Amino acid sequence: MSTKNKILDAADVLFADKGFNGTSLREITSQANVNLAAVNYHFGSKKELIKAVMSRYMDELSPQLEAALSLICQAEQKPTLHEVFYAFIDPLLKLNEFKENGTSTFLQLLGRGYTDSQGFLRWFLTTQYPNVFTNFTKAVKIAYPELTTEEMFWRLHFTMGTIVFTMSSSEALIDIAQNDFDNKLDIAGVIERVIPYVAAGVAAPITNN
Amino acid sequence: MSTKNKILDAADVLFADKGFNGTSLREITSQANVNLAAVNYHFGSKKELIKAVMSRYMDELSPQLEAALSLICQAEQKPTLHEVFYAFIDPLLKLNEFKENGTSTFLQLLGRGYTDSQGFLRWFLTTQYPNVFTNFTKAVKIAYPELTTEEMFWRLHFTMGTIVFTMSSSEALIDIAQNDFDNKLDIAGVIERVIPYVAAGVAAPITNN
DNA sequence: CGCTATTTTAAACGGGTGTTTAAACTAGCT
DNA sequence: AGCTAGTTTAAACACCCGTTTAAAATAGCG
Repeated sequence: MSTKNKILDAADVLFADKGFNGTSLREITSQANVNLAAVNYHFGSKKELIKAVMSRYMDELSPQLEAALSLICQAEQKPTLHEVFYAFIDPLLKLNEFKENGTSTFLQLLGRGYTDSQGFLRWFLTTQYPNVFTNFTKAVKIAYPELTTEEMFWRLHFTMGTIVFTMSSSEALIDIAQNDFDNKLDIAGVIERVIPYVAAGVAAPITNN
Repeated sequence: MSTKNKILDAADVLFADKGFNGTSLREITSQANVNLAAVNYHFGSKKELIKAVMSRYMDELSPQLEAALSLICQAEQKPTLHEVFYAFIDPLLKLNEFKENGTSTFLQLLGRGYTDSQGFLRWFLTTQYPNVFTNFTKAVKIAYPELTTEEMFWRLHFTMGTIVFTMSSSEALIDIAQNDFDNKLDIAGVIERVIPYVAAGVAAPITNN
């Protein structure tokens, strides 16, 4: 395997686990069994490495998400919110074929990126992969037209928060759940449980206080 | 004002803004206009300072939350989920009287604590302030008895995630919202919007796939 | 093979980190 | 005033960080 890929593989596990700030290049390179300087040689800087780690997932995910969402939008039947959210599941779970534990690692990384590093990753994603966001809001708009744009803005960010936050601590939660309820559970099971929750949240009746 | 309080005041603003790992003791002490060594003299270590910052809020909040929740549980009328969640609002907003911007700062800190530092803050909160959690689940159990304990476990953690994550990035979101919808908004406004969302999520119908 | 271009390596750089030290200062009290 | 206990201070400590350097190793190719 190439040095570049060894670095990427080590980096995304460590980044997902301990955050971007919390992971040093020395941890990454020693985990990957490569020289410390290799990161700066192949990627230029730590920031560029972070982008590369995210891009590897996004380049795989983004076309599939766009396809799934545009399929929903073009169907003759108006989609339900459930359908819109379920459109995410297959592309997300396919990340597991692309890379071991790809789904949960990616979602954890997303969570890290939201809070670490003063939101530079959010800027990176929204500017480099804008179609995912616009297609998603378009689909929701069709499924629930009564929602004002502003109300939707907030509910989508709540949803983003729920997903991303849940996944970034999913390992700990799955551990607790398996202890307390001895119920075999994996990342797909967590997704199955979170979808009804966020769908109901987005579909919540509009209150005018 | 005492050195100890000057440190605490500077620390919680900086911690909320840039995370625990992202804030150095030198930033804190120069912001507070005290000597660097004062932190270790008064608190022992950075970790203990983090605990002290959180405790200042929790000691104020926890009794009020317990009172509000036990009031709900002992009412003759079965409470709705909405009521259970609204029980949080008053105590949370009272943090603003206790300290300027106390509400949003505290919620941001909570968000930081969930993701920073490998979950040591979650351990700290659940072991030092367990009543908040048990009273809350008790109240939800009364309001929505059909929910199995396991289902509730997940939905409460989803809720925790939504709230905490939203608040930890609330400043950025409020900025965006004010630009796009020129709608004056503050932290209380965000809370008003998130409550229907999480209440609907917890109240979501049970699916048996 | 011999040359070139790419990659890997060990070492150092400058700077930031949390923590500790020991001396200086400042109450408070007899 | 003189002593003591509590507090503040500047300096140093040992360590970790991301990045850079220049030499060594490797690969590809005529």
